[in-house]
Amino acid sequence: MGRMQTFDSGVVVQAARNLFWDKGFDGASLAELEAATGVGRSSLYHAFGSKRGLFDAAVTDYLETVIRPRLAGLRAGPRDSSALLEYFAGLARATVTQAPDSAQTGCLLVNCAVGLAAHDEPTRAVVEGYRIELAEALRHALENAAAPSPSAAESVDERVRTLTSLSISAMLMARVNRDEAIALLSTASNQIRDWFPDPVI
Amino acid sequence: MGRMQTFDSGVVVQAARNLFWDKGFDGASLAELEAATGVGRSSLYHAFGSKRGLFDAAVTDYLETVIRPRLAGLRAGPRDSSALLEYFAGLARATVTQAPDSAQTGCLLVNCAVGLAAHDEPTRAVVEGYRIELAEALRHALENAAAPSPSAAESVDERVRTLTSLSISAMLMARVNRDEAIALLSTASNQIRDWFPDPVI
DNA sequence: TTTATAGTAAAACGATCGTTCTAGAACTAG
DNA sequence: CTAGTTCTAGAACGATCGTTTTACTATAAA
Repeated sequence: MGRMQTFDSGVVVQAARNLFWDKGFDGASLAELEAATGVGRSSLYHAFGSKRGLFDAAVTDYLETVIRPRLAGLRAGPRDSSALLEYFAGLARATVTQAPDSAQTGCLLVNCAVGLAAHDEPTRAVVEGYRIELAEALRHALENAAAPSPSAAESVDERVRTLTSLSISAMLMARVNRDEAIALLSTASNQIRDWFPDPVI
Repeated sequence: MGRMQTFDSGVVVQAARNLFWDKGFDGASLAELEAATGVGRSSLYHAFGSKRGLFDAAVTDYLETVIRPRLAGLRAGPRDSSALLEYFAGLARATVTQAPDSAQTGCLLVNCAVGLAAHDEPTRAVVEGYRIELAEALRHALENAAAPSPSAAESVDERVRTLTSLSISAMLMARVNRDEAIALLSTASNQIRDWFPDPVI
């Protein structure tokens, strides 16, 4: 073989992800990525091929490290509305905890990937996949929380869309008006409590 | 005086706005702006000072030309839910009408201004102003449509946030999954019909 | 130890960015 | 007609971008 890598790919990807999260794909320059990761561009290119390759690795890490742990609670919770309430409470906690000038506010995909989605099909597919994953997890949790026959007035589809919408727009608002983002998340919680007035405590 | 301008500032701003709408601020280059407007960069700089100056003019035009005409219907409608229904129907019509590869999809502010909002306070203020304007128009229309005593189960605030959220996330989804964007808008309409089952036809 | 291979450092690359400079053309007020 | 001002065309500018090249270092297998 040859010389061994002197850096841990995992921590480098994580540092790059945090910079992309903050500045977006175009906004994060190679010089900044070198500074943020502590790794020279030669090594970055050797390991990831291109800036885009590093970005893709960062997005993959974001999905696995940030998104899916949150959705896991929706997929495997008790048979009541607590998983839904906990999901939105968790998002609100994360939003509150972030310093107002924190680098990682909102959602990486909402912040920057959406901007690329219009002219870059692979990125569009990633964002769409994220939406599907979120919607399916919410649907599962909703069906788990509902009485066997859902109220006829509103279908599960509609409820999924309402919660997906509140979740995504809260992430979008996190960088514009944090208090309003938190209010959106609490609106979701109130809506859930209104649909399922009998949560198991 | 001196030589007269050979172009109409209004149509130039409109052409620039359409390019920013499509490509975002960073994504639209001076060369592309020259091509889209048919005006040389000397003239653009003379008239608008900088790329950012042209962008600001484009955003102002967008608010006045695209956004406010839509909100006007919410502010002055009959005393029922028809203004709300028409607002979301109008958004859905616009979303359906746009060719899938149209340059002007979704909302200019959601598409690109949000990306700048994190690190540029004036842009953040513009986006926040838009949110406030939208929320207040929806609130006015909701109070116009409601029976004098709103149902205690859900406050007007919550309904405003739900509709704002559906409206914004539909604009965001327009570039990712057009069908889903339309579904979000129809969910808003269904919600309105559920709140106010007795619309005047 | 030798040899082949892989990783790192730093400079250099061409391209493109937004901006400015220079020169001249078009207009109005006097 | 002249003087003064404004607008425009186009080249040029320095900076920065992502990427590649060159030279060197460090390791693993032979």
